[in-house]
Amino acid sequence: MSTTPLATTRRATITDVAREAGTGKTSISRYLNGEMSVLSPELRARIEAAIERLDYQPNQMARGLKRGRNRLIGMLVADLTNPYSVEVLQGVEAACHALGLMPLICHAANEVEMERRYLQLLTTYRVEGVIVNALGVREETLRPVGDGGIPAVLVDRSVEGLVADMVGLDNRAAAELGTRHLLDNGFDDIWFVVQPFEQVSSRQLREAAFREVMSGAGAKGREGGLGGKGEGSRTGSKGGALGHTLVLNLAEPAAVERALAELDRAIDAAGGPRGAVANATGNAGRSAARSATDNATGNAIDSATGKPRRIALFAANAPVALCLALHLKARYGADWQARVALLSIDDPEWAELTGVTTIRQPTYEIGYRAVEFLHERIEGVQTTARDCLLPGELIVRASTSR
Amino acid sequence: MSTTPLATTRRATITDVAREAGTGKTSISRYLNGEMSVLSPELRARIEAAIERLDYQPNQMARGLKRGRNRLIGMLVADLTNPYSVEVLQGVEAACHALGLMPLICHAANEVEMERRYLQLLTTYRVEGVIVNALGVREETLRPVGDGGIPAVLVDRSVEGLVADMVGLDNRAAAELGTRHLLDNGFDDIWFVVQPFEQVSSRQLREAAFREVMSGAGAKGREGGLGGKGEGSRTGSKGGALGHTLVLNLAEPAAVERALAELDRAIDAAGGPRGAVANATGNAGRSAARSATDNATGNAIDSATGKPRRIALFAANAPVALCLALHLKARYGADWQARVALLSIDDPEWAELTGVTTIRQPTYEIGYRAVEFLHERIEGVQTTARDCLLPGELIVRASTSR
DNA sequence: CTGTTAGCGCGTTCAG
DNA sequence: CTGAACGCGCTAACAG
Repeated sequence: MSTTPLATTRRATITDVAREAGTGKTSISRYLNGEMSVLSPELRARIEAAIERLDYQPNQMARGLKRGRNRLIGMLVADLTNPYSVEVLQGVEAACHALGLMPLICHAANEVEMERRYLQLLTTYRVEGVIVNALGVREETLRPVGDGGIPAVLVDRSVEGLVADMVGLDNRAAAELGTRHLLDNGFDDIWFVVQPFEQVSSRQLREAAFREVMSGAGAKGREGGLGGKGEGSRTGSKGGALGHTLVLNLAEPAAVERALAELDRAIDAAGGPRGAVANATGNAGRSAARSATDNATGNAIDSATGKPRRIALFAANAPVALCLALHLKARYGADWQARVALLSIDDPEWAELTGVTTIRQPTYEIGYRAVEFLHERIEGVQTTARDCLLPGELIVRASTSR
Repeated sequence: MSTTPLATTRRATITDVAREAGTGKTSISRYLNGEMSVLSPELRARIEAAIERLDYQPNQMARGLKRGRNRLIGMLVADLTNPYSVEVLQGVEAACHALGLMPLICHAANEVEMERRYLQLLTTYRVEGVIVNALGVREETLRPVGDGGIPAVLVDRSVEGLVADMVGLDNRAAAELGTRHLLDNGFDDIWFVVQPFEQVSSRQLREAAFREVMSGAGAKGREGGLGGKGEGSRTGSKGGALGHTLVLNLAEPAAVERALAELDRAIDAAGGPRGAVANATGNAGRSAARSATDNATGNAIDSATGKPRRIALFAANAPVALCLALHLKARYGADWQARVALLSIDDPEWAELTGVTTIRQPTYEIGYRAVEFLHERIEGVQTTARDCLLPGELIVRASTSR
């Protein structure tokens, strides 16, 4: 098209302002940096006027080039689709605002390649620090960050081989809280559903804590379920209560289907509705599954009491919970919650709507603290890597109570 | 990993590389810019090695400073909490990736002051363009953008007094689609619920289209509802069907409560469950409301047929829909959908879960197109401001069908 | 108090 | 093909 890519109006530079104000660039620079005390009120007024007249705005790029710091920090988010991330972001933004930082938000969209690319981009833009909610990968792609590289703080999960500050949920306590809640409410067949562990520490920790509580003192756990690449379930028990771990690889529809099928068998085996009134609730005609008395898994009936087990699902995070809820609804109809309880870490907006019990993470504070840590790091703090574990809050809803 | 990482994070500069490669900066620069044809293979190899050895990464800031373009564009999002925004973002990112742009995502979090601040920040960082999903404000804060300023393209809504490309949903068609769907399915008492119009064109357009369809040929609309500052409802009718507009100011709890109260009266007045089987569905004991035969509004019974009206809510977007759903569930229990149908523009993740009918926006494409427009603008295209209206897709779910 | 002089890291003539 | 020199917009000494 037009050969002149030049904008209609080239933005004014510091030189323009100096000329307009009839002075040198230095005074302008001083004015911009708030060194008012060293400027005569008269000059100051002229500068002010010139700036106003030219609609001048200092070029942060040039400024950063000279000064060596551009007040930019990178915020690498693994998955913005996860409400957790957006909430953390709010905290990050607030903190940045307070500290005069400008967050560059980068969204890896669950793609390792994106993560790598953005990280590289961030360093070429010479951000002063990075707060990263990493994908489950090796430290490889995070090379430029951390130790020898630019300051970094991890969010939600730590990365193997990378020493850096980390702030996130107290996974251990949260998983215990949830498990105990389910146990206390009489559920004795609990399935912990989680995405592939890979390198994601938070998933590992949550599952480990769950398993630990389930196995209790006299652990008689065993490995079970489908064999093969990472799928399948671990099983343990405590005081007659059964605990299983199910891996749900959301990225692979086929794997999801297989895992859900296993779950279905367990639910069907658990038999009838969980409550007394439940049967009256049939929004009939939808339910695809029969109230099967099929006892294939052998876990449906408590061998001691002879009563049918009460089954509950413990989702390791919101995406998993959503996947489960959608499936259960499709299979058991709108009234699926009468058949199986659902508890989830993370508190998505639809939780209240569907009455699902959750453990809400202190997302805002996580984001805020992360920036504070990073800021200290940027300012030169050299202490050893710190961990900040914040507690989750159990929000009991209809799904798991009565 | 041969050489020791330099002490104080001192990144290698082009000069370092030149020295290391035993050549001048120019050659390095050429290498970086892919002008391989003018470099002897031998020199090229040396440069490559030097870069590798020093882990050199060009400084985009300095580069941009010189070249005048830094490949940065701003993406100003009004509310990341709205899934719509995140989805649009995906499209934006994909397009940026394809075009070699780097999006700086700024989240105004519904605060006008934030919007202003970020816009200013973006210009000081000399972004080459901005794609903005503006808050409902006057063109004032968008001054630096558009006409005389940096290229901009609007998303979802246009801004009064600001001429720029715009890409978004075909609001008119979408609202018609939804309204007709409700009408066709026998709903004859339809409430269009929308956030305050303010300067948000999309809300205005949606409501206008709704009203137009409802008033049909023989329009006998009237203004009604609570008086006062922007609250209240407009009422119109078509072929015996009633159409109301309810403004829901989500930012003000008190206003929300008042508006919802008005809605409740209408729903109560509409009387019993909407379907034949509905009564059998009572997840009883929860429903706070009685199957009131109260006829206060006078609209509950069709004066012609004498039959109770079938009431439906048409939410102008997802946040509104969520607010409505939460309220309805709290008031009428888990089975609220038996009493009132809900249709929403936007297709949040919980829609499928709750069976709410929606009109899904082509969010990804909206984002993608926005960047394409912006890119053209950046490259100097000078055509008059364009509008790109993309169609929405009706997704019928249980809520509104049978 | 104020102007002058160097660069920051890089791209771009323009002569070798 | 290569390198020296200049300047982008701005800040930081260093003199007046």
